[in-house]
Amino acid sequence: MHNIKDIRNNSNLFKESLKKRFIDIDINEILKLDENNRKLIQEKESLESEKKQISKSKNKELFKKSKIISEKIDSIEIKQKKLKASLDTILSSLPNIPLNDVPVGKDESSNVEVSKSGTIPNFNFKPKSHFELGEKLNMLDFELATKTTGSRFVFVKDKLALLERAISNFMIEVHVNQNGYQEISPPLIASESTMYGTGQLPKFENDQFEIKFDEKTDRKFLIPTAEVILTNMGKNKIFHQEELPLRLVASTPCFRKEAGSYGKDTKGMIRQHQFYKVELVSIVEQENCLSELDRMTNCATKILDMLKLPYRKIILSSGDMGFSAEKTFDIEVWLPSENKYREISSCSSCGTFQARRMKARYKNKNKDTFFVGTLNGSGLAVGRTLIAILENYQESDGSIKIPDALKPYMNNLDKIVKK
RNA sequence: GGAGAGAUGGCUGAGCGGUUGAAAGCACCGGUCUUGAAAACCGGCAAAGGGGCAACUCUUUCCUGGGUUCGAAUCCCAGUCUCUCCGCCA
Repeated sequence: MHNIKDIRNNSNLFKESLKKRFIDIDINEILKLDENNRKLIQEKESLESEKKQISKSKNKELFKKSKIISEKIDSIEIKQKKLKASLDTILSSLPNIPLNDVPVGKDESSNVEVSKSGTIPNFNFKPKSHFELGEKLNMLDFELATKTTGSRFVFVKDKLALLERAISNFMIEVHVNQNGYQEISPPLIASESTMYGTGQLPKFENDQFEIKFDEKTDRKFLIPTAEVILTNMGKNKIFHQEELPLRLVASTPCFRKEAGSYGKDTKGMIRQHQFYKVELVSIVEQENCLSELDRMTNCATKILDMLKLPYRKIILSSGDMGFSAEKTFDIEVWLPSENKYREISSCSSCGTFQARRMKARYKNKNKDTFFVGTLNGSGLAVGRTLIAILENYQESDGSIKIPDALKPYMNNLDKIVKK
């Protein structure tokens, strides 16, 4: 959520900045709503002040007048609330503004490669796709999932299920023991206001799985990423400065409708309605967002280094970034079957954008309150890591070597072979 | 599913129609004392929004939404959430 005061003071800059996101706003409409809103507030407050005086005076002669004032206040308040609501509706669906070093561009074609790491494997045979490998091993079963559930789901079986669990455990261990994150096992369902806090609502409702709960309670949603629930741990909270930075890690299933990606990655488990992801979240003092973003990105790439998977780091263009982000690094892992890099992690700084929505703040020593900065990143997507291992560690007979780093998590198994 | 109890500032917790934005304690900040620290003592310390260059000032907020009243944290109604006990259950 943007600060209306900032918009008021720098309306042109605000309008121009949003153009980087290819959004053209009617700034005059916003300013007009804001102005009228404040006018009504002033009217209301002066009446309230008058009413308060009367009530304090306990002068019976004036009581009648007070009653009339109350009616006026009510009618102004109705107008004012309506106005404020339409202003909020507009503001809450505007994305965060990209930082200055973010490349401007409409989509992923404008993303810029920052660095490359690892060696791309050289096969003396034609490398197979992860789904070929998995199906040949009888350890990935897409048809079975179609039968029980529907498309874009998968059964992972036997040693691949073990591998999936090992990946998750390995990543968490590294983030907890080496990177200073605190492990969390959170709820996988979030309330409407929680979804609003991180920016999934109101604009992206179509991407979310809503749960049919008790009619009476708040709307509930399956989390599309642990970012939602971890970041919202700071919702409506005022942190002590010493509590920051707060670094959290969770391995959770994520649920996404993937509306609008029909026909994209239909084969295999690249794009599923349900997948595991190890998520990193940092809550920091605002001025530390950028250093924390670098730190977080390094925590993610460290996993790939340890797994000896080749990857590259890119900075997302303004048009490709998520709604709440001000700057995003994607990490892409090499997939031999596609002969290209594919996203395996996305690390974003959201500045105070989410904090404003959530009302997540901290107090410094002078008792000043500030909004916190929030960051999130995958460390890493477990399903896609599984894919990357299958493809990069495959052998000509279709068996899969186990990366050294994972062996301790797999009873020292060193190869997955067909039974 | 049945029966109760509750929701107040960063935290704990009083208040149950008017000088209560809210006692007290903790935490935190400043000061006195001390070589330094601790202890003790003194003082300060909510958030959001509006107006003002500023000093400052006004309004709102005691779970949420309605109602009663000149006036509500306090009374009434509805809702949400939390806790305890019983039942059921991973």
